[in-house]
Amino acid sequence: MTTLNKTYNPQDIESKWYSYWMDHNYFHSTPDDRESYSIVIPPPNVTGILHMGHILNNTIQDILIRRARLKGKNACWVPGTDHASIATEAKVVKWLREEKGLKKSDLTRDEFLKYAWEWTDKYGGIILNQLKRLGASCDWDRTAFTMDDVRSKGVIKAFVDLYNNGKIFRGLRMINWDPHAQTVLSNEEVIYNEENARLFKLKYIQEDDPSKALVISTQRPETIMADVAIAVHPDDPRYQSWIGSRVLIPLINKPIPVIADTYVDIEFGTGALKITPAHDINDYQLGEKHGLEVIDILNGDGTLNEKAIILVGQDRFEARKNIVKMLEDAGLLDGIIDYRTNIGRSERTNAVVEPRLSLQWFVDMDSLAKPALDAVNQGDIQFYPKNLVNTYNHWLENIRSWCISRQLWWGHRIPAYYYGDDIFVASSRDEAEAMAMEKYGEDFNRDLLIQDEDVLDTWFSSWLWPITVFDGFGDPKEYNYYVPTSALVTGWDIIFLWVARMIMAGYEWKQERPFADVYFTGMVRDKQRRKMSKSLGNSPDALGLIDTYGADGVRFGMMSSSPAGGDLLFDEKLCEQGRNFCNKIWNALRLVTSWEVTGTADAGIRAKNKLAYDLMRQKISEVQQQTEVNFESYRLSENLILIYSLIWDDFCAYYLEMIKPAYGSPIDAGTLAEANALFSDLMIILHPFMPFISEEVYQHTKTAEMPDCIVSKYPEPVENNSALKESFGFFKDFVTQIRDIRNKNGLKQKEQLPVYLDGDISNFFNLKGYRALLESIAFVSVHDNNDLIADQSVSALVRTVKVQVQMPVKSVNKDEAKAEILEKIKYYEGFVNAINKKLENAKFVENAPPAVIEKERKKLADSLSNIESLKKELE
RNA sequence: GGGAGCAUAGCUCAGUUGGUUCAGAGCAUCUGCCUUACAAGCAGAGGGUCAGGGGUUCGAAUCCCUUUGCUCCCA
Repeated sequence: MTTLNKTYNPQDIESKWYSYWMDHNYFHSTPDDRESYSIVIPPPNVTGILHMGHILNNTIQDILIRRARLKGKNACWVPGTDHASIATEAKVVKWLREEKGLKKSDLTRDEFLKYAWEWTDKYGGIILNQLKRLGASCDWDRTAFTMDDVRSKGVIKAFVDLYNNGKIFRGLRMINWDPHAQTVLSNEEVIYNEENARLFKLKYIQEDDPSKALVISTQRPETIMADVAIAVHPDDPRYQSWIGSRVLIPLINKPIPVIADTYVDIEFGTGALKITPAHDINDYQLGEKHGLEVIDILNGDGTLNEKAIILVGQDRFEARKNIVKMLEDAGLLDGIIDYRTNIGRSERTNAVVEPRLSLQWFVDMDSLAKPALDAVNQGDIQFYPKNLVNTYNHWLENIRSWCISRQLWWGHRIPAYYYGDDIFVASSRDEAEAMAMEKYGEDFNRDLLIQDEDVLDTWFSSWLWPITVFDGFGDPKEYNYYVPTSALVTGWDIIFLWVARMIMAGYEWKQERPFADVYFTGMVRDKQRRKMSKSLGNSPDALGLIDTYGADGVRFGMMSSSPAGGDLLFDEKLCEQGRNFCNKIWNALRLVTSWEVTGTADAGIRAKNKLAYDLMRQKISEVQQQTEVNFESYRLSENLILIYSLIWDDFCAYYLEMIKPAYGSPIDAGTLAEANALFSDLMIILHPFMPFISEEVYQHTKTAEMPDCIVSKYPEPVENNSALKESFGFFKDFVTQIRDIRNKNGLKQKEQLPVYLDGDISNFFNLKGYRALLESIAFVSVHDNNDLIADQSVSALVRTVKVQVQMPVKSVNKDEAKAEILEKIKYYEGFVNAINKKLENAKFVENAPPAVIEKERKKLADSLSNIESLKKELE
């Protein structure tokens, strides 16, 4: 017997078991002859700190991994981080400025990288340590980083391979430019959202006749200096006479032609469109079609350059403000209209993205898409929830080239070396030199061979993650054992950025799927369905939550309401519920450990407790079967609720109450052993969801020879005994009815009451075994003969058996009881009517399966018998 | 503009091939309990024309059509 705190305190217990597991190397995996179960973590940014999305995502992965371990598989969860080019470079620049007083522009590339690594070494591991607080059972020996040696080699190899296969090219394209980060972005890194904007109506004076002006609408008046034409619809009657003439760009008075193109929407704005090829993708295409010039008036940082003639040096938004004023003063502004439009912003810096013509590296995705499409549509890779397959297909069927170069220093430098107009792509400078040497022989001048200054998109390393974390380009043994990985758990928001591309990479280099299942989590939102974000300040402090509710409590809160793909409306109350659940389990442990044990056992009590044990075993097996089915389709929250109810309702509310000895009495050793065995098994079943408390409690209830909870095996299911299960359900109905009668009559829960069961009980259970259970849990004495005082008893119907309870005094409200009975009779009569109608319907009898008809007949018979006994009661 | 999806209790969601006693859970609500494991608790109860309309069927929350409202993705 031990003394335990009255309430559960997670802090000490959680850190104790995490260290214990680590000390025993339980998270570590090496290939052996067991079946593998592997997961690669979606690598969080090195700049990241734990937020709600990470908690959700990593709790799910931990559940899957711990469950696999309990199923005897060789479970391996590979952790790691991602170098996040843009975000990290920005962080490092800020850090250099604030902590070291250095500007990026004052440093050489090598100097900058030295600092960047210093920063990464210092702060990059924070998030991984935070995951430990959550209980994440990652194989930390395998911790990978997208820029470490093995991963970097993989990235360079991938680039070289694709280049040699003609799947990578360098080209001048209209791209998305992030003026804050001063780099190109891929299409997937631009987030479009509706925002308030203004449409400015500007007057373009006709060159030949200054009395005439053509009015155009634009959202970007600061770009007029880059205009090369005005376009109108050829069928627009308003502008027929204008086509072919020239108008003057306001303020700079540069003449440009008015052209006709069906692209122009007559309805939109004034029906006249300014063409600015350098700063709009549609204008660019139109310009190309009409052979127009491209005038780029913006610098990389979003300021206007000297080609703008006016407002040079001003930021684009500042310039917009100023030019509007200038136009107004010149009398060339014809009005401003407020409207809503989609604005693209950088995923990383939130800067408004600038379309820009630029020379960049691209991956030609067409040939990569095909196998990836097939894999998912043929079911080699399963998505949960399934409906994301549609989104996936749509993207892959309309795939565009992937822009992979970034104008940054932090990342994998593109392995392309330029020598005049020649490009040599090689995995090292030496190799590139050798290639150039071969081509140019003696004339080759080393100093003129220059490596591309840019780095690769971070996703260009992430898409190789399942391959490179197992050193798939180097060590076939590890790779072949763990890949395809078992499941990928990630948010649906990166289905294109990451998931689809990993599938492509898997087939491109390994001709196989990188993972079997993909579980897409929803987004964590607040109660008002708003996405959690720093700017809204609606995201709770993740570590603070763990401090308050314990990791188990937070895990419960996250998981108890989190269907695959569906958004999770986070509410701290859910964590509170989790904490309360821990407390409940803890107190059950206190109860079980508080009993004094005796070697001798009363035969009656022993029989009763054995029955309780058998019932509990049945229930556990049943829930295990259900959870098994649910796990197949990743219904994790359903499973958690099932287990919650199994422990709280079946084990605590029923089993423990049934075996609980009278106060102060000891418990027999056999019963206690059974209780401990059940408790231990329940903790194993709970373990994947709430690892800490389950390990702690299990350590108190297990026998000496049992292994630690984390490395146990799931309990073997007992043989299904449906008769026993059914009888237990019936038994519970009795208990509830008796309790209800107590409640309605204001009686204490533990006041002994005489009851008599009237009807054919044997249909439902053998009274012998249950009698003692009923008496102990419902605090009644079951009479064999109806010797109750008739006008002092209250009755209720459980299926077709009448349970009569004798009240201690005559204060029974007969009228109320009578009304209730009449109500019930009415209900059953209506029911009988409905069934009769059904059975009289020839088509029903002909068409319905026999089992259904049989059930209807049974319902009819039961209802008739119920009406019978209810009527008797009224007499 | 193209596509996908959703609508079930006050809230969040289950409801698997149409068929157990007129639809389930958690939370919330109400009632009664400070009962010697637990008030972070115990015992009960109430609450739904399954968005509206139409159809198929012996039988529809479930299948089809339609109206309305909402969400998301892509352009």
